Amino acid sequence: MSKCEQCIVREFSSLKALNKEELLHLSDCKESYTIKKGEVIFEEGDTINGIYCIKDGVCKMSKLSANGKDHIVKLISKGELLGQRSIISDEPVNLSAVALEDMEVCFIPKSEIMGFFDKNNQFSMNVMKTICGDLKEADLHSVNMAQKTVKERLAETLLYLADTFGKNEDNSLKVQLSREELASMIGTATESCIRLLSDFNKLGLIELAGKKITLKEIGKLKKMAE
Amino acid sequence: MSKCEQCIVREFSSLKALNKEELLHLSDCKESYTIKKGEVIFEEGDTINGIYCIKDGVCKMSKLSANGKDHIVKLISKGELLGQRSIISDEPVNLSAVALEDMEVCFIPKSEIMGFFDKNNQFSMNVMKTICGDLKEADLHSVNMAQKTVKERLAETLLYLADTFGKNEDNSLKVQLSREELASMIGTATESCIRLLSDFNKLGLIELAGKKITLKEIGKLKKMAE
DNA sequence: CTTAAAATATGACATTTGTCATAATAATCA
DNA sequence: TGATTATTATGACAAATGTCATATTTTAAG
Repeated sequence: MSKCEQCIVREFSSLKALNKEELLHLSDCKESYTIKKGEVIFEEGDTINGIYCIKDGVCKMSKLSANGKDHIVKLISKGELLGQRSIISDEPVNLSAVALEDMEVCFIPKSEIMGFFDKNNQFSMNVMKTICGDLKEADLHSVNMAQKTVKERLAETLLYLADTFGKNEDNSLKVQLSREELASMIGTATESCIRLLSDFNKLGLIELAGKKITLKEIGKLKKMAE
Repeated sequence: MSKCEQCIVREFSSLKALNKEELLHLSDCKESYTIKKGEVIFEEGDTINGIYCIKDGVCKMSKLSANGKDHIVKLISKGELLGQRSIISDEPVNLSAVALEDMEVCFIPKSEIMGFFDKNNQFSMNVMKTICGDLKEADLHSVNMAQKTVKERLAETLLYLADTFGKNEDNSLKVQLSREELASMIGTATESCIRLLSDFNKLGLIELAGKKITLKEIGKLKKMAE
């Protein structure tokens, strides 16, 4: 079993507040998992008994809407914690988590987390700050959904993907989303998404090669996203 | 100066975790304000040095979008705290707060709040739970914005207003929003909102009398909101 | 009470977006 | 490899929504 004390990823999350003793204890009670692309970590409505620390890989957090369509609310990657809201609220999770690529995660039992909340004030503050950041993001997100056009949202999302998850050596976006997934992120029909990508391609803003998307005109895309 | 110990509103917020001593101290350092309808409590980007406890009245929390339109993200009323996110993140507020009716609020300085975080674990947990609830709401909200039609969002919003803020003796909605404000809540053009209200009226789902809106067919509205 | 200004309402039309059909391409598996 | 399936792409059209113009009503100001 790997040691949390030596895990670099820890430094990027609220867990950075833990001291040596706490980390040793954590190493003993956490469990490591490998999750294959496409596998479900948990589903909307599930009761989870701890949180997941993402060591590697990206997953999508989605919610089923009333019309039966899946909507991707956000993407989560290396260094982030999954399921905090559910544990704190003591409620089932409200979003599903599905791996977009092969992942490495550690599961930390709820009891352990609650112990940290009790004894480590800095940890609590870190978690609070993270959730506050999420809330700010979420509010901004709903304003964008409500006020921006599909085209603007697509441009914005492409830029977000490049900024947050980076690019391959050939400059194409690292996270590979299907057109359907991309559409479900920006909140539109798959066909509309495909059509707009084609338009962007024809305008020279992006380059399409199979599933690969390369941003060519960042400046113009930024202008387009307003 | 009124005493926090005797303030009923306190019981509905995270402040319910405070003990007698803390409440006495709070009474001494808080400030009470009256805010008239239409007045601004704070504006997006402002740095606030504490949080507001809403004793009475309702305010709208809005955000200016890139196209210059104001989008109302949520309404806040009696018993809720305003500005927690900003204080915890140590950032300017990301939403503006404007009174929809005459309000009574108390301002609690940041230093006082930080002290509670330090010494009162239950208070911290309460705040965390509240913010987690807000986050869940916000995620649901953006899915609705992305996936539901304007008609569905209008029906949903009317039901929300009735449920959350209640009705007058004549059964009309208690919070009075202008058509423009209602449109900015559901994320549509004012004319579209007016048109749909007219449609609902003609269908007998609601009744319009000036600014007053009365819900007549709750069941049908629920079905419409999906 | 009268007048000016603001809010609400409605029509006409343009634009955006969704839906269904179908073709082309890519991925998967026997 | 060839066949099968899933994904991506595009056209044609319908439906939803936004925009602009203009009434009509309500509210506020003098």
